[in-house]
Amino acid sequence: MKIQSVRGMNDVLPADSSAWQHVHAVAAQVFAAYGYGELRLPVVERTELFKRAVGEVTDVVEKEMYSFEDRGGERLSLRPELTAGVIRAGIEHGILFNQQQRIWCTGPVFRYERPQAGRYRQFHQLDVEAFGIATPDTDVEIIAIAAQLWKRLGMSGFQLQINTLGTLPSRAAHRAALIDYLLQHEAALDEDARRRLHTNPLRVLDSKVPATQAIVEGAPSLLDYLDEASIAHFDAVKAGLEALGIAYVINPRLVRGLDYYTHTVFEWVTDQLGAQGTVCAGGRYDGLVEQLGGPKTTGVGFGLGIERLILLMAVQQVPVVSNQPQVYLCRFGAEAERVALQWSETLRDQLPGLRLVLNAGGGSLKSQLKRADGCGARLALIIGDDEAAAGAVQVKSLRGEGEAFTCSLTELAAELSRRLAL
RNA sequence: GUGGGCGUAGCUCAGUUGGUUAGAGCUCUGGAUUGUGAUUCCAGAGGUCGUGGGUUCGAGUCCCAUCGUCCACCCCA
Repeated sequence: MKIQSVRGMNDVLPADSSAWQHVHAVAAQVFAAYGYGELRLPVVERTELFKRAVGEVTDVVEKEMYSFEDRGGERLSLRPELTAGVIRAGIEHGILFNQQQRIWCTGPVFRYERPQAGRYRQFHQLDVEAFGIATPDTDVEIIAIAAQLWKRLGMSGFQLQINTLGTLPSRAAHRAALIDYLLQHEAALDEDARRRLHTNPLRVLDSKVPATQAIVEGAPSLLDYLDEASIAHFDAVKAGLEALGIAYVINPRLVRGLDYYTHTVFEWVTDQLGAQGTVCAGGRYDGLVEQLGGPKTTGVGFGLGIERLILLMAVQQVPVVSNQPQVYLCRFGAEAERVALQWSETLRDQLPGLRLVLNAGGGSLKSQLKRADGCGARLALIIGDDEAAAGAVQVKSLRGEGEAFTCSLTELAAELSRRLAL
């Protein structure tokens, strides 16, 4: 019986990992460019944390969490998202008290769902959060960070959708009115809508069932329940985006699936990934820190799905920084093999950026050159006993960049540095 | 959780109405006068046909189950 990976949990092979490394490198640079510091968190938290943060009646908590009891009887879960852990750590270490914090975080998250294009049971997120700043300029900053990331990765074709849920009181008032309205028409609703009516009534607005849709038409609109502060906040966010030249679309049906959002919510959506088109999504969650037992502290942030981002990069054929070998060192003959071994280390000492593969496992020169070609190297270095005796090496281009020539070992580092722009 | 498509060599796939030792291309290894790749030619290696049952004289082919995978619903990143 062959042991396979767990369903929906994928390996990233060496041939594909350069895209991951590229994304992480660019993201870390972008986040630092805005003054965000990286927070590293455990993958496992107490189940209670997610029940309180994400919402006990959400799909994520109700049926998608990997929960278990450890040997000491603790109720634990693999994290289904990153924000809850960020806040837990922030409260625990006292960095959310009466101050501003700009934080980012990355790593695997887990949801027990049916795998599909762009949806996996273990997937990876990049998370950016700003705490302690209630003003809408931070909503704009968070959105701008994502836009900057697209720019630096060379990606395009996103649509930015935004909406507002208003302050907690206005949101609560609308929610109550909405439930009230839907209850009056409960008999005409489909089964899904009736179930969600109590758990997540905003989701009913999203229904695609015609009969339900008809009822939704007449439902109380959140816009009518927004107080002045909510409207002013949203207007300021829109003005900020316009000042930065970031195009957006207002989607009144945009409702985040997690319970904690207030005011601004947004999604970066693409139509190039099939059904799972949301690559990055987030919003403001002014009540969440307090809800988790912390001080009254506001927050804004987004989560970004790395797998979806990388799928989209492939679709758009975005160039990725390569980590392929640049140089392959062919060697044959006892003396030459020893010289080559020593010089491969010397070259790596002298040129820390050099990616050099030393031939191993013997083989004819012909087969060594085949390996050199196959690994993607630009140059092959050849040392036989003739070259070893002369203290030289043959430098041969594998990509049609000039004729082969002989170079003395002492000048080799300078030659490679020049040709490879190291 | 629901529905549909697909599982044959490392990869991409053929495989006739069930019928002898299951094929191709790519990759890999070796060779085409001694030490020169990517082109060409030759040879070789590599598969319990996803797994387990069943029908049959006989199953890669038909039936059932199961696992995996892909797509959609749902949900979300």
